[in-house]
Amino acid sequence: MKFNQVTIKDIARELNISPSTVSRALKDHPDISVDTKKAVNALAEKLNYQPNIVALNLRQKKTNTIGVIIPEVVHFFFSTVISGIEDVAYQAGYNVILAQSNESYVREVAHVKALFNSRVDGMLLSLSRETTNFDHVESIISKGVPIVFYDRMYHSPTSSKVIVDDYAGAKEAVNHLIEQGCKSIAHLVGAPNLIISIDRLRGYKDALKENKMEVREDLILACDSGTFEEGKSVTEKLLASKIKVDAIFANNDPMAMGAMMAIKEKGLKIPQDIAIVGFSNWFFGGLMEPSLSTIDQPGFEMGQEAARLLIKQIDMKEKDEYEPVEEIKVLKTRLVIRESSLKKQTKKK
Amino acid sequence: MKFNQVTIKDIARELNISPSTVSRALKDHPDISVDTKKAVNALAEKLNYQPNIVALNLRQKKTNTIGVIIPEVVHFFFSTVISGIEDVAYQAGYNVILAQSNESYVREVAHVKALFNSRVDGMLLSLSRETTNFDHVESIISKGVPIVFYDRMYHSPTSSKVIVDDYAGAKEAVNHLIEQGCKSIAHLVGAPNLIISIDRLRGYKDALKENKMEVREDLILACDSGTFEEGKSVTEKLLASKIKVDAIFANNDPMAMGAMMAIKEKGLKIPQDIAIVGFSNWFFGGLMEPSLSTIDQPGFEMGQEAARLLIKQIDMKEKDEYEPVEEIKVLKTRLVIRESSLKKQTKKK
DNA sequence: AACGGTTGCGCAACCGATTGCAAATTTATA
DNA sequence: TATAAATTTGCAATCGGTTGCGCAACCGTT
Repeated sequence: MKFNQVTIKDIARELNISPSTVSRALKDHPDISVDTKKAVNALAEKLNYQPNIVALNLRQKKTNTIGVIIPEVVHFFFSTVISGIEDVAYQAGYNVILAQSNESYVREVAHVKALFNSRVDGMLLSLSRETTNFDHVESIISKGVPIVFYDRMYHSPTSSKVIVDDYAGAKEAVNHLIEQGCKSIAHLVGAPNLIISIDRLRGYKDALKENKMEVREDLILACDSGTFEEGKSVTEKLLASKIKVDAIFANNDPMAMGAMMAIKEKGLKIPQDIAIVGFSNWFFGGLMEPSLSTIDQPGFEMGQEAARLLIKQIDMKEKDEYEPVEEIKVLKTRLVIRESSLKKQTKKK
Repeated sequence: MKFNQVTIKDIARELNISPSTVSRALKDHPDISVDTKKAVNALAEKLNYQPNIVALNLRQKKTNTIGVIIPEVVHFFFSTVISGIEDVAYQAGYNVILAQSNESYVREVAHVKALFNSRVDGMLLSLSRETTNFDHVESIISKGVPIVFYDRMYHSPTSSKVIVDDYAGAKEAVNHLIEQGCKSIAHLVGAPNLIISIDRLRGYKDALKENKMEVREDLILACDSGTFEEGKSVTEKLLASKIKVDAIFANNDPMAMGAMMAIKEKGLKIPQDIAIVGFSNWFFGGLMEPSLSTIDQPGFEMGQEAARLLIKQIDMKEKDEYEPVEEIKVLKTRLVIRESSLKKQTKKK
């Protein structure tokens, strides 16, 4: 079975005019007579002509497509970001090609190359937790492809990023726990390569220091994968040890939830025995029992901002005004106090 | 700043040979001498030549891209499906363009058209809950674009679909509640246009009938949006009424969670007073208190199967063997019994 | 010397559009 | 009526590749 699309040539042949005339008529070029335009538009309508975008892409050296590399789609925060990207991109007439690194460096590199070869006009990138070498990124930056990092970046002087103030967010979380009277606050650190983990850890430490509390290495617990399961198992080990804790600040909500599970199974009370604050504000945190206090990260806005920034750079490139430079947009976090950290006040509302 | 990509012509010019020779040399064509091949490959390597895929797409009338229309990205089940699609697509060398309908018919139509114009090789489609007219789909089917529906489809004789056995799943859920001794089982119906909602409702009714229980209209509660909030508010109304219920089977997990919230806030016990079963097996159902019984839907596999089926059809089309026909793949569901429905047995494990 | 076969490469068309420039046609002006 | 100007339209190149076909150069054979 053959399905052939109507082209500009078909219209030209039918009307006995040249393809160039058809092309101009369709774009309402002033050179073309009203009669010809009418005839062309009528026939185009009748045949349901649709321009071949691939041909345009080739001619204009522009695909109106942005590539998005995401560590994990099945992840509340990241899917929210995608939604924000999609929102802005489609309104601006861009397609979104999605590529999942699955937190693998190798896949990330392969995807970046593939997207480059597909001639995307720009890329939105969030690094995998394995990534410590950035040659693949530098390579496409040097080729003039605009790139905007979102959430997970590295300190490159020639690329833009949209991030959240992880340091301030972490500090606020820990300050809140201190205000609630917690004395031994543990921290479940996230994947060690990620700047977000490092910044949150820094915020944790500084909050303690500023409150003249000791930063104890035995309360800083490595969780390389940052998953629910790991949060749970690490907390179990902590509770089985002789280390005393009355609060846990987790690098993200899934780990915080894992910690909650471990604590509940141990028969301890949240927040009375151990208070908990997570990071990211996953929707389900609010449904847990007790509900999980957390730091809200505006994922949708992050996606929107990143897409806007990228499209702005793509536009500049079209006008030959683009230079790869650093432009950083820092979004604010917000402490969401729920039951899991509320020791002092009785439940309000 | 100018960034020009190396083309086959650049290589040809440098070596004083023709572009066709370069092209053939790069693909190891037997007509080309070993010396020429060596020279070409060496220079291509040196200049880091990357073929322009857009040019290939035009020539070969194939984009190696599939379009995916998804009702909502920020949705555990759907994001899982995306992940499955992505997995298969990339291994087969296809890009995935993602378009979100946001449950809007208008957006769905616009996206289908846009994807068609982008000349995607095929589409994976899950209908918005508003969609009751299918002309936009029929139109592209008639133009020979392979389409595979996943999860949410309509009964079209010329398109393939990958679905879950919603009817059997619902029946199993309700049978389970009946076994647990529930006598008045309410059903929170999903978006009424969706076949999945209709099939689950049918399964609910048939399970009752087969157990010689009455199907009561006052226990069948419409929830048009199928969200957490709606599940909660509808359940609140139910509990405020004089209707007696001892179980709720919800069309999906978010609604079931909403129902749980309403029940807990009312001070009733789950499952003792009211047992609950959801549908979809969202990850967080297992973390709730009590943990939520549900029907597991294999989202990742659904995405994989849909992508495989689509790619198979695209391959057939390349060989001119494609005809739009119906091919249905039905995936099995699985009852996941957790605490929210376990009235009889004491908690095992 | 004439012929047939092989090897290696280039010309030109093609995919479906856009666009600078020239040309053809009509209209206006001297 | 001749010429200039304005109006329409088409040719051909271009984007970056692929590919059918032809052609030259060289080989060995008779």
